[in-house]
Amino acid sequence: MNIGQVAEASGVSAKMIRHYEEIGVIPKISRTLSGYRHYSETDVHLLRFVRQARDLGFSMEQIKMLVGLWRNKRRKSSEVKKLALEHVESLETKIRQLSEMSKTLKHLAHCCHGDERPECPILDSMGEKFS
Amino acid sequence: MNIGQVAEASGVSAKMIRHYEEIGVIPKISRTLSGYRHYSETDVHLLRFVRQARDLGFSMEQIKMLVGLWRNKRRKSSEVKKLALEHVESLETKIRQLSEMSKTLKHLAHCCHGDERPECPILDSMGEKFS
DNA sequence: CTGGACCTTACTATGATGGGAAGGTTTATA
DNA sequence: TATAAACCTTCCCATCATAGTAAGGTCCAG
Repeated sequence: MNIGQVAEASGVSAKMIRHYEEIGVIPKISRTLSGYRHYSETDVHLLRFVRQARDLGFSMEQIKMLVGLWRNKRRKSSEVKKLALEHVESLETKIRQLSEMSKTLKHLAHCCHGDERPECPILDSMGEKFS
Repeated sequence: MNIGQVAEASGVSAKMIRHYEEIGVIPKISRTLSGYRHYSETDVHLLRFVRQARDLGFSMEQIKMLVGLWRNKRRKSSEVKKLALEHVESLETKIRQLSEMSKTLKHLAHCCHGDERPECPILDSMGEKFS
């Protein structure tokens, strides 16, 4: 399979497949005489794995490690679980931060008349606060 | 005041103050004969406003508009409220996405023994799924 | 054999921020 | 007063994951 077909089959763009190869998330693939990358079903499988990990919000660095664990048949599941739970932690931290922002903004917007007049507690709050 | 003092007073790094000036979020500031930027209390106030907006997760493009509204005494509060509510929408969208990731991962991690053995439903799930 | 679809590399950009280098200015101290 | 420290200036590079473009080579069907 050529890169276009693999891209189609795996849901990862050709652009990103080349990039993942370059940064070492996936191994360097074999080439035809003319330099075209040449893929097997196994490679499609790997790329789907990478896409799933990406869809779960893992960073490329983490995905690199996950790929290593995935391909290592002597891995310890505890290592995978550790990575996953660390990521859950950072997701929840991010969620808390965004929720805090949203809550504050909703409160401010609720206090704002939102009409023709210039008076606006949203701007007032952002202008007055300091720390 | 020099840029370092304003940075200290406003909580915005000197690096970012220059950057904000360059991209037009804040106006070009006056210079001394030798080229040093020279700031007043008003500028500190403006930079604090920008920082507050940043802390609420607004993009620079949005902050540029907010600064315009903040300085325009004939603004309509409805415009500010509109910006704020749009941003709340995008925050909540992001929160939903992250929550979905977190939920999925927590479920997978819960199913994983996390011990010395290689069997791991987390990796299995990421490897098997396709779409 | 030619045109179109595909591939290659290399460069550019995004958005917000930080790091560093090379060089000029100001200020405090010896 | 000379000098060193602390500060300022501009310019370039890096991040992270992704996409766009350009210039050029390859493959296949008509």
